[in-house]
Amino acid sequence: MSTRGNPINNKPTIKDVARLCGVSTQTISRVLNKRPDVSPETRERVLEVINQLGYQPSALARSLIQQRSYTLGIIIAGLKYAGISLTLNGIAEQADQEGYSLLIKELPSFDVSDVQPVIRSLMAHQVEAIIYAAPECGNNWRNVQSQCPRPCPPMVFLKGNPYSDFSTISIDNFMGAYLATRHLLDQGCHHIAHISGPMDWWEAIEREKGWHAALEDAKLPPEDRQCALGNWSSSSGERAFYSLLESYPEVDGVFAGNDQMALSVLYVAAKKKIKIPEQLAVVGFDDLSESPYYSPSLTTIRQDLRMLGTMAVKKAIEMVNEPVVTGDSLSDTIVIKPQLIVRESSLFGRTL
Amino acid sequence: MSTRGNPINNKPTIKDVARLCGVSTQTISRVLNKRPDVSPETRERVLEVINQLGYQPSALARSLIQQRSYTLGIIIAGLKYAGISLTLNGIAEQADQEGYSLLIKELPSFDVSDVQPVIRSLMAHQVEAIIYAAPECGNNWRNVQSQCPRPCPPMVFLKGNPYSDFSTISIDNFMGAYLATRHLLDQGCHHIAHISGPMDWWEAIEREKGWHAALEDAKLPPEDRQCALGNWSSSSGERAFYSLLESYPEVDGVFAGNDQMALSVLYVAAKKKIKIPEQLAVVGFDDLSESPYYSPSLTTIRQDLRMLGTMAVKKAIEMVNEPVVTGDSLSDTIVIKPQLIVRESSLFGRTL
DNA sequence: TTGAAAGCGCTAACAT
DNA sequence: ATGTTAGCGCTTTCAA
Repeated sequence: MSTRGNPINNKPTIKDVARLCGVSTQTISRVLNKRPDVSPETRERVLEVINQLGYQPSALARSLIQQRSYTLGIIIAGLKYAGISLTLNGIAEQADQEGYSLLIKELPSFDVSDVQPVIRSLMAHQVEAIIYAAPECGNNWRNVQSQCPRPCPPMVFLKGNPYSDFSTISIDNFMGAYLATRHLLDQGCHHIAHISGPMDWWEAIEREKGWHAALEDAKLPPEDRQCALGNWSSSSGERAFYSLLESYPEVDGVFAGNDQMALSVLYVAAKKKIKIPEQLAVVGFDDLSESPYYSPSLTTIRQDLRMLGTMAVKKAIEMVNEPVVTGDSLSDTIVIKPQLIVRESSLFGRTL
Repeated sequence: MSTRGNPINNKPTIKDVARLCGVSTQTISRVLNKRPDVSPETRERVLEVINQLGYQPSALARSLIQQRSYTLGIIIAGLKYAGISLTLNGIAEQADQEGYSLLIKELPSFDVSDVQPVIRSLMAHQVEAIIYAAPECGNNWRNVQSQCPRPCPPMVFLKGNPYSDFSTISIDNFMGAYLATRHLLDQGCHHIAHISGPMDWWEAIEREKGWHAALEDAKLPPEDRQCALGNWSSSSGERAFYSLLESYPEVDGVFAGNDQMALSVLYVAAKKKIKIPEQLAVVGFDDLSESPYYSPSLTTIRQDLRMLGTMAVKKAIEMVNEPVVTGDSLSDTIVIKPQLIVRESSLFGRTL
C-alpha cells in the first residue's frame, strides 16, 4: 500500500502541494523561487497550502538538480583544546548570515596523513568549498593538497604559512612573538626564555622565530638552553618551566607559546616563591577569556580567532562565486595582526 | 555543448563509470553497495575504472532515493564559552565512527524564541535525527518542542531537566553541587556562600538547589545574602564575590557555579590577601583543563562533557533505527554522575 | 500565466 | 550475473 499523498504519515512533497492546489508542480516551484510569472491569486493559494501542510522543500533534491548545495565543508582538529571553538563560532555565524549550511568533520589528530576519506565524504555531499581549519603542522597541509581528488572544490586554509599558491588566512605569529619579547625587554628583562609549542607546528616555529629575532635585534642572541619545549598543554608547560629553571637559572622573563603554558609558569612560580613580575615577568599568547583573572593577571598576545572564522567563510564563498581563476590572485593570502595586551604578570613595580 | 562524459571538466557520475566499463549503471551500483551478485571479473574491472576516474558516488542522490541521509543535525549555542566544544568533540568522534555526517547550526543565543528556521533547515537536509545541545534555559526546550513541524525527526536534548516525555541526557548538577558543598562542610567550613549562574538556566538552578540542600542537611540553612548571581563569566564572578564579601563577610567557603567564576574568587582573594584555603576554601564546577594550574589549584566538580556527546550520538542513532515507538521508554532519560576533584583550594592545612 | 517532458545521480523492483 | 524501467523531489526548457 502506498502512503503517497498522505500528508499525515509522510513529509509532504511538492507534488502534494500541487495536487491540493490543483496546479502543476512547476507552478509551486515558481512560487517557491519567487518567480514573477505567477498570478497573484495562484501564488496566494499556493502559499496558503504550503503553510497549512508545513511543506518544506527538500534541500537535497534542489542541490541535486541545481548542482549547488549551499553547503560548506569544515575540517577541524583538536576541539578539546581552546581556540578552535572561537573560530567555529565565527564560521557558523557568517555561514548562517550568508545562507550556507555547515558540514563539519573533526580529524582524530592534527597531523593526519590520510585525509582522503574526509575530503571525499565532504565532496560526496557536494560542498561548494572546504575550509581546512586545522593549523599547519608536519605535512598536513601538503598532504591535503596532494590527496585532494580533482576536480576539487575551492579550499581555504587557516593558521599556517601564507603560501602564495593557495588561499590562506593566518595570524602573524612572528609579529606577536616579537611584540611579546620586545615588551619583556622594554620592561628591563635581560634573560628572556621561551617555552615553545611542538616544533613541527608552523605556529610554534613562528613564535620561536619572533622571540629569537627580538632578542637578536636587542643584541642578546639566545642560546639553546633558553628555550624549552612544550606541547601547548599546561602540564607540558609546567615540565618545560622546571627544566628552564635548571638550564637557565638567571631567567628573568618568560615568553610562553600560549596562555595555558604561561599559566603553569605562574603556578610553579607561586610554589617556588618566585615573585611575578618582580623577579620574573611572564607573557603568554592567545588571550584566553580567563587570562585577565590568573594570579597575577596575564600579559599576552591577543589573536582574533573569531574573525579568522568570519573571514574564512567570506573568502570561501567569494571563491565559489568567482569566475574560473587562472593563477590565484595574491589577495588570496590574508594575514591578521595580533595585539599585545599588557597586564600584571609583566609590569615591574608599576601599576596598570 | 554538453560536457557530459568528459571526466576532465566534470565530476564523473555512475554513468561515466558504466560507459567506460561497458556495463549498465545497475552493475556499478551493485559493486558500490558490495552486493554479492556480480561476477568477480566485472567487479574488478569496475573497481579499477572507479579508481582511475576518482569516482565518488553522490551522497545527495543516494540520500534522495534511499530516503536516508546518514546525517545528524546538531544545534549548539555559546561556542565562545568553554564546554560545548568538548561535547562537540564527543559527538564528532562518535558520528564519524558510525558513518554519520554532521550538519551543525549555532544559535545566536542560548534562549532563542524562534528556532523554526533552524529546525526547518536541518529537516530540509533530511537529517535523520537532531541533537539539541544547547542547555535548557528559559523556555528554549519547550519552544523547540512546540515549534518543531511534524513529522519531526527524533530529537535528543542535552543538559537540562530529565523530562520523561522525550529523550534527554544530562549531568546530575544537583548531586555535583551537593558533593561540592558537603566537601566544604567536611573541611570545616561553616559559612558557605554560593556564586550561581543565571537563574533561568536549569543547570544554575540545580546547582543552587544542591548547595541549598547540603546546607540544610547540615542544619545550616542558607540565607539569601549567602548567594550571589553571576552569568558564568569570570568578570561576573568577580563582581559576585565582591558583593558576597559585603553581604556575608563571615564567609569561609565558596561554591562557585563554574570554574571561571571560581577563578575570579581566587583572583580577588589574592588581591585582598585572603588566604586560600586557610581563610577561604573554594570549589568550582566543570574541571577545565587549566584548573589544576590555577593558584592555588582548584577543587572542582568534573563532568564528562565529551561522553555526553558520545552518548547523544549513540542515542540518536538508536532512535533512528528503533521501530516506531508508541510511548517513549523510560530509558530515554540518561543522567550522568559528576565527580568531586579535590585540589589545594579547599584543603585546610593538609597536603594532597 | 501555466503545463508537459526531461533529467540531476542514484537505487529498488522486476525482468532476463 | 546483468539489464531495463521507474522514480526519489525538485528545476529547467520548451510549448501552449
